[in-house]
Amino acid sequence: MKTKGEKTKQRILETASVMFWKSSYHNVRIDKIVAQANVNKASFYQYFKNKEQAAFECVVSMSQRSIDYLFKGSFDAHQHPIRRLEEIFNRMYRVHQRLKDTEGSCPGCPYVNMGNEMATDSELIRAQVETVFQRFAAYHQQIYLDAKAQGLTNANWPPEMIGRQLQNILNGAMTSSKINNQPQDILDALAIAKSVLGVLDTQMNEQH
Amino acid sequence: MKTKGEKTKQRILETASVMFWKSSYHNVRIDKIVAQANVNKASFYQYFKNKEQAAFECVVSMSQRSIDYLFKGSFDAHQHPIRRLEEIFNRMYRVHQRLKDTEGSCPGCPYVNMGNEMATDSELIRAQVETVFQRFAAYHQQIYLDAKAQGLTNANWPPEMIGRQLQNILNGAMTSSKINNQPQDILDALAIAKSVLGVLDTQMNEQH
Amino acid sequence: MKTKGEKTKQRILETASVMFWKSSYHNVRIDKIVAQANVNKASFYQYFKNKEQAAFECVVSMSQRSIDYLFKGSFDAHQHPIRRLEEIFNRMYRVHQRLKDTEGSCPGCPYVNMGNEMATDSELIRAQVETVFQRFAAYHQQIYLDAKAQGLTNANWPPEMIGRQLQNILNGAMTSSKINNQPQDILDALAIAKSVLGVLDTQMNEQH
Amino acid sequence: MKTKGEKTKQRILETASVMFWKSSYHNVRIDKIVAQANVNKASFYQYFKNKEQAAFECVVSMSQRSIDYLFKGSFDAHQHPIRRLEEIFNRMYRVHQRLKDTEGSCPGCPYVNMGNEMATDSELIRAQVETVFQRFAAYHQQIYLDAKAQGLTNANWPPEMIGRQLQNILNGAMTSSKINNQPQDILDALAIAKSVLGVLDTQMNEQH
DNA sequence: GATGAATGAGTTTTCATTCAT
DNA sequence: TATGAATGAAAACTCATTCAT
Repeated sequence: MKTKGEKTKQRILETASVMFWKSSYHNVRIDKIVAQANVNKASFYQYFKNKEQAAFECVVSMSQRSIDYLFKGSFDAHQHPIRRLEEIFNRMYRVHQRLKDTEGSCPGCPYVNMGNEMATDSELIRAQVETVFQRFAAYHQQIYLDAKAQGLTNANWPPEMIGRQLQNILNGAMTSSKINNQPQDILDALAIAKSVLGVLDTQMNEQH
Repeated sequence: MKTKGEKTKQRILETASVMFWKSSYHNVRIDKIVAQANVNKASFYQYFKNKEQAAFECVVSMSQRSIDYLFKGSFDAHQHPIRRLEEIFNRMYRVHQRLKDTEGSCPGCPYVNMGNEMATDSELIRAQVETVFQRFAAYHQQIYLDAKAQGLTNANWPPEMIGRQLQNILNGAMTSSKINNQPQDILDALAIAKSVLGVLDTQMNEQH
Repeated sequence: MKTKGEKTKQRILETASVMFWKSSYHNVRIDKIVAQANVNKASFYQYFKNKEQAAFECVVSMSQRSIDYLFKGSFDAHQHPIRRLEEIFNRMYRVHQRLKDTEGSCPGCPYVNMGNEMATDSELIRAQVETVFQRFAAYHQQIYLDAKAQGLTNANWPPEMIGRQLQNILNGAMTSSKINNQPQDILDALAIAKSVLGVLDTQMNEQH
Repeated sequence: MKTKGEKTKQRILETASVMFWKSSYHNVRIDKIVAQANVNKASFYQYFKNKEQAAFECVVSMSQRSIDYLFKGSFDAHQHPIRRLEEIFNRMYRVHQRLKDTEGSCPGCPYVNMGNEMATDSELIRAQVETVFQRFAAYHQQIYLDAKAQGLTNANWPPEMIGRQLQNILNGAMTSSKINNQPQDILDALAIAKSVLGVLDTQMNEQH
């Protein structure tokens, strides 16, 4: 059971995370965060040393949710490794399609956004985003290893590298969907990811 | 022959472009730009309506340089399409390796940086970055078409799509090198790009 | 026997007194006082109407300790009036020497500090500091009267005035030791004080 | 001839100096300084890095004025060393008497005030105040040396020390006049200073 | 009597932008 | 065309104080 303070902090974190995601670190002012979260500004500073620290904690807490929803969710939904990969991309696609419809813009990936904006100016945030993507990459690596084990591919990548590269493909797709304001880019990248895994789209369809 | 005013504007543009690239739009203050460019602050506003417009023009002018250096440069250097692709990735790698050595950080891709930070807040900049990547993608598309024409691959991608996707792979790699502060990520992505093109690394080596 | 509440109040008072002394009224935040005193912030306001009142009470309670330690202590230690004066200055000197060694800075006189910072802005505090120094001056006056009675001096000051002026000399020395971060200034002032009393240092030594 | 900017900076400095003097460093808000000086707040920060730096420069520029008015002025007004000492104390007295009449409070010595409030928290300011008093002390030392040369005293102090101590007596008096809100304390201290110099008030009167 | 949490009003500092010459 | 100077609005961050349990 959470204390009142923990709930307040949580509320700030969730509010700020979404705001940072949909805009950018610098463009989101603390005034706006606290207004949105219905918290007094001084309370913000009781829970966070400063804006940078708050952003850092946003990355930490958001990433756990992403893992639960995106990766664990996709792994739970499917046994088949390629289905899992599809599920990951599809979930991202659906989120972006919905946000484009409701808000007009594709926000891209929160970690890519934060990392790109802050990496050269905040080592604290850069390192944390790096950590997040390492955790994400582990799921992609597992997909590859499972695909191999099940004879679904004869590709021969170093497992650690292919995990990272699949994540990079997803990241590139998120950036693309943001810059082009076009969710479809995420699905296009899925085909690329499968190809890299050595699994042809036609093969995939046959296995359905 | 340039007028004095044009040279001043050019100097601002070049200075600002580099600063935006190495840090971020919001973190670069106009004070710092004009100090670095040795220009009076009021002069800045003679040439640019505002900061956003300056950033927009940075993207425009920088992108022409990128095309000249990165794509035309690579196409000039090699006939062989895969060599061209390699050259593109290698040039990006070398730039990042040098900057990491001299400045301590990998700055990533200036258009990805600007686009990611600004896309949802400035339609002006989003649209321009989109345009830039379309121009870049055309070069990747050409590489694919050439590879096909020369029988180097039996992949069968929609040409327009593979052009965009190769650019996305490069973008993902640039983001990765920035977030991990590791230029090597760019070279790793090259292997992925080749695989997507349907050209194995081993094949490549034989063809040397 | 003190109640729990009285002990809490006492703890706040002692903590705050030291903090005010070593820094300044304005630079010491209530947050820091209560953290240091291990008291809840709301408790602070149960015992003190506000910060000014707390500072006022610090002056009151501290001054009683100073009288006990500095003046009564010195009078108890010596019969000879000049020895008493020396003891007073020596005690101040030793305190400052120790604090310089342990904390790096000479904090000066807490009443001079508080009075100087607050006199023009808080009549409450100004008047209380005035009162404190009147009580201190009485001890210096007694030293003078005793010295006269014992034929140790042929100076002829209005007793009330010389008491105040000896205190002022001590105050000037404390300020000096703080500003120069040099405890020795206190001992130098002792020679001045003796001279004002009409007691030469050489005479002093003979009387040992 | 001063530039417009230099005049603005000067105006800020003079305004702030007086405000710091009459209240305290912390109690004077930048908002109030700029309002009083009729300057935009951002202009304040064009001329001063921060509040501490502004206070530092206040001490520097004010001290030059003090030397001109208080010490050079007194030396110019009189040949006789004791008359000079009297002039110094008298000038301080008159300033305080006037301020008490017009504003209700004696502000004390600006350097003692600033030094006492800031010495333990700002080495920048502490060191500068120390320097200021060293310059002041030189004038007192000169008075002593002149008095000796003219056979006005047979006191035998180390000249450097007596200079500092006379300044400390003046400082103690200024503090006293502030805390007691009583300008007379300054004149009382003059008698002490003369006694320390080995010049009796009665002697003085005879020499008139 | 104690405490976790909240808050209004500030406080320093910054920033993009414009003015005046 | 250039520039020294100014500025309104807002940004991050703080502080003394109070509420609610």
